Amino acid sequence: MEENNNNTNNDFLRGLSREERAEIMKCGTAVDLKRGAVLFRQGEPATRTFLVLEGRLKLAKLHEEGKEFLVRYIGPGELTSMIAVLQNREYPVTATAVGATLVAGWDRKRMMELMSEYPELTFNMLHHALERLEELQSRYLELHAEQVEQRVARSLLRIMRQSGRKSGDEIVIDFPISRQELADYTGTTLYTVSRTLSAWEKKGWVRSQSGRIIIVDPHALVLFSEKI
Amino acid sequence: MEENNNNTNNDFLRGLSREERAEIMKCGTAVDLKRGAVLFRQGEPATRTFLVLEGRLKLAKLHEEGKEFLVRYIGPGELTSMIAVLQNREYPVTATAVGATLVAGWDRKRMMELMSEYPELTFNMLHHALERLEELQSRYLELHAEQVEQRVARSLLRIMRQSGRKSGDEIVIDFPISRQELADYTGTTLYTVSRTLSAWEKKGWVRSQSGRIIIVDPHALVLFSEKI
DNA sequence: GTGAATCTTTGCGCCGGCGCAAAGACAGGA
DNA sequence: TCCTGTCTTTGCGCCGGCGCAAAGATTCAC
Repeated sequence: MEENNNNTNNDFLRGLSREERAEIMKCGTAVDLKRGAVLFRQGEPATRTFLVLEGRLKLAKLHEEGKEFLVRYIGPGELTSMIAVLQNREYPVTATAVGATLVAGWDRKRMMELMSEYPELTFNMLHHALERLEELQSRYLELHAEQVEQRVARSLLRIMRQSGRKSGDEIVIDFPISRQELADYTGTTLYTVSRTLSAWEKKGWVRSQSGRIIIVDPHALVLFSEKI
Repeated sequence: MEENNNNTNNDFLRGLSREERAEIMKCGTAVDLKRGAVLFRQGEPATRTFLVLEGRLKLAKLHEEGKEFLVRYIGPGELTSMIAVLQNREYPVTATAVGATLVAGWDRKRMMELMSEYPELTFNMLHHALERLEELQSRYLELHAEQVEQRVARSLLRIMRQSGRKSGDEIVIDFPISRQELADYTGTTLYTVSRTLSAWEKKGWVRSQSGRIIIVDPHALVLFSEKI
């Protein structure tokens, strides 16, 4: 199947020697976040770029009056708020710690210096940005072209690939996601997600356990998500 | 109002001297496209990155069986298919010339050399990719949170800002966009777009003329697109 | 200028999925 | 242990907007 959790520290720092990595990390400020803590909020002036070291951040974008779009979950080795480096702008999303999370932050000036000293950094950032762009384009297309249930399946699979952990035959998404969050990720409502997961639970495709979602039959889900 | 057509050659080559620009351009291959010609097709192996010099490209992503997502129109100074540089992948979209269009192309190897010789290039590409990411995130959110008519308004305004030309009090989108294309851009159907534009035409907000859309009252459209 | 091909408009019926409401399940605190 | 707050499930009704169909408008080739 897919590789799980293999973003181990090589996204942003790929291609750099151990010494260079140490040098870069030394310039950063560590930030420790408790479960649910907000690292930055959409609309605040963007001053720092962050790298996740341990744990997981949830990036979400708000719409006027309520609705929310869950952009993605990011884990160790992934960078967020690159926009802060390039121009004086506002954070485009809100970043919340899913569990206890450790991040490193660099301010604009420092990051600019690092980027000109280590061109690999810029390159890695570009690489990452392009991957995300591709993913978002696909999600946009799916949002318009596919039925909700199919999209819920794709969402679960995406999250599973990024943050799944094998446990016997099953795959556990080992942080709690509420129905509401899955709905915000998929672009639907918590009611629809609930109904969908209930149906799949009856079919034996997934299981819920203490707030965590367990994918019992990934293959069935993949087939379902790709059926035309 | 917004600036129109001011992407004049400074997106990708920003921060470089006239000589450096000339040097970079010399390495590229010019490609001349007639109206409707396809520069590259989604799914083909991505070998070259292109810069639009004159005219306009339409970037669209296909879904199995019919549906299409019009990602964006790009004009002079804008780069497409950066993905080709970074990894051996497939083109994620299809690029079609809207009118007669002139582009410059660089292959992977050449572009890599240029990027390490002129770090500004990588930086400019990153900048551009991040802007597009932000825009797409907003569009995704809108697609789920807003009513169709509102989204059609936003689409028209976006295209207007990127490719509008003032003509008296009105703003002309000076290349032909069909109802189908506007629907693909917005994430709806040509029927709905047609109905919506008809209604706005009666209100005197827009006008259609020989395949071109003319925005008569941009302010009304802006208000409508932002109403909660 | 005429005919063919393409694009646009509009009437009409239907349905996916949204969202209220109310009940049920679960977790955490004292 | 019970109580309180939060999350989840499910029944039910409603409606935005999709999509067929057919007519009308416009463009293009020759």
